[in-house]
Amino acid sequence: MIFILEDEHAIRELIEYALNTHSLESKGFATPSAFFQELDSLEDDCMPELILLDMMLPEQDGIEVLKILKKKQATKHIPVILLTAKSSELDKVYGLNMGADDYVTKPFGVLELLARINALLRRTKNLSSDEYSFQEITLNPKTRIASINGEAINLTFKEFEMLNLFLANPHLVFTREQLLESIWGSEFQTRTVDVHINTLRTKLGIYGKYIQTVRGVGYKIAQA
Amino acid sequence: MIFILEDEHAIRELIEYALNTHSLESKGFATPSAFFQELDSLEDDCMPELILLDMMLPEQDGIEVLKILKKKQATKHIPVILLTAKSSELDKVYGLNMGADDYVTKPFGVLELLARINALLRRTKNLSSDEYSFQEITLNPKTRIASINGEAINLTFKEFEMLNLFLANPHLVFTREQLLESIWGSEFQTRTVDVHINTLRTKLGIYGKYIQTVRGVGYKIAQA
DNA sequence: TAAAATATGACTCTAACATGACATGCTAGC
DNA sequence: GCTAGCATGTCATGTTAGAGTCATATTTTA
Repeated sequence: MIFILEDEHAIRELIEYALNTHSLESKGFATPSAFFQELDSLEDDCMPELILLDMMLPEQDGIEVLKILKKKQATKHIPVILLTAKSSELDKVYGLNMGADDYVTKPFGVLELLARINALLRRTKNLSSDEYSFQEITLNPKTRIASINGEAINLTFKEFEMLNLFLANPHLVFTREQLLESIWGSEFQTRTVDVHINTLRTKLGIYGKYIQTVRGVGYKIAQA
Repeated sequence: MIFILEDEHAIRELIEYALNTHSLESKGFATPSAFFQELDSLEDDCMPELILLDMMLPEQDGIEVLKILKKKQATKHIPVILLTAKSSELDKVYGLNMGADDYVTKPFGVLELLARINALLRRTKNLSSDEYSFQEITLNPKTRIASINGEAINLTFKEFEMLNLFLANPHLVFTREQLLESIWGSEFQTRTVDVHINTLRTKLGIYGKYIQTVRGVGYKIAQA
């Protein structure tokens, strides 16, 4: 499913038509509010695979929409292609810095757009089938299998998510608050994190040593 | 600049081509000796940003090359991606143990390789983005690692915060009151600062001399 | 309904810290 | 260049706050 946020009716219809005739499901939105309403109502595993985002929107700037998308855990990994007016070269650069994956300048050919979409889908599909690894620990978010030296280990949801976060950001220190926010979502007691860190360490056996306590700050994964 | 150590001519060329067309500068080497010769001739600040290392090499095993890279001060921090044959699971595990950051199994898609390279570059760039340094001292707030000449030193929370403040504002003098306010938060005895300054000096060894007392005022970091 | 996963508070342990006392060093004024 | 007086360095000691751990309560899943 591809989401299209584009206020101009004609262009939106054109894109939808083009995608549908190339067996890509799509859904168009004219306003950021409608767009976010739909996004928020979706389950995590029904999120769109790709978003086409117009930079010139009524209510809200496209950049703003992009910022919000990249901030939310549920949407931050969805690839985004920007649709920019030809003139605003600056928008492009800025948008790509904000975490967009590609851009197409208006007016664009339908074929070019399709090519870009397919290329990006292929790229992200490849990337997301990736495993993370740190030392003898590997983890595959797609299959949700974590293993040590190729030997699979059983992790619960929270343990897996924590390890995932650590492996995706090796050496980076996370505070308890950050961990709570990105894995638990809402506010819990910070002590909860400690307990899960320790069950994770235990399950990692001697490699639990890689999960390091940074006293006064939080935890990170790093060489022992 | 990305260095590629790969003996098979065809693969080396392929990678070089792929990188160059994606605006990544690269340089290929067929043998460890040529590779190291080039590395040794480079200034410290011209080191490659990333190394692609084949595990099956003529002269020397890829593992050996990796060991040497990780032993040398000048090269130990350069991220390494291993190129391994599909079969040799052992190499992979062993290589990751030796400090490689990622691996790609042959035969690999160019897009996958590019994605891995970009992901790793992004990660390392992100980590080092707000790293501070003063002379031979460096400090990274994101990993909370402080090091002297690349050698990590163990700092406690308060010590780290003080060094952070100094490095972020070299030559600037801080009064004890300012240090207390910005690191301790609430009111404490100013004598407390002195003690922490001295534990910090001690941990910095001979480089403790950079933390200078400004009599009647406070402390600063500056050339001895 | 049983079992697994999760959340939480109570308790322990200890590294990190704060502090006072004392030693040492610096400098202004003679 | 001497010395009083103050600023800084250092040490020993008691304290504290942060992290680990366990038992138990609660929620979710099979």
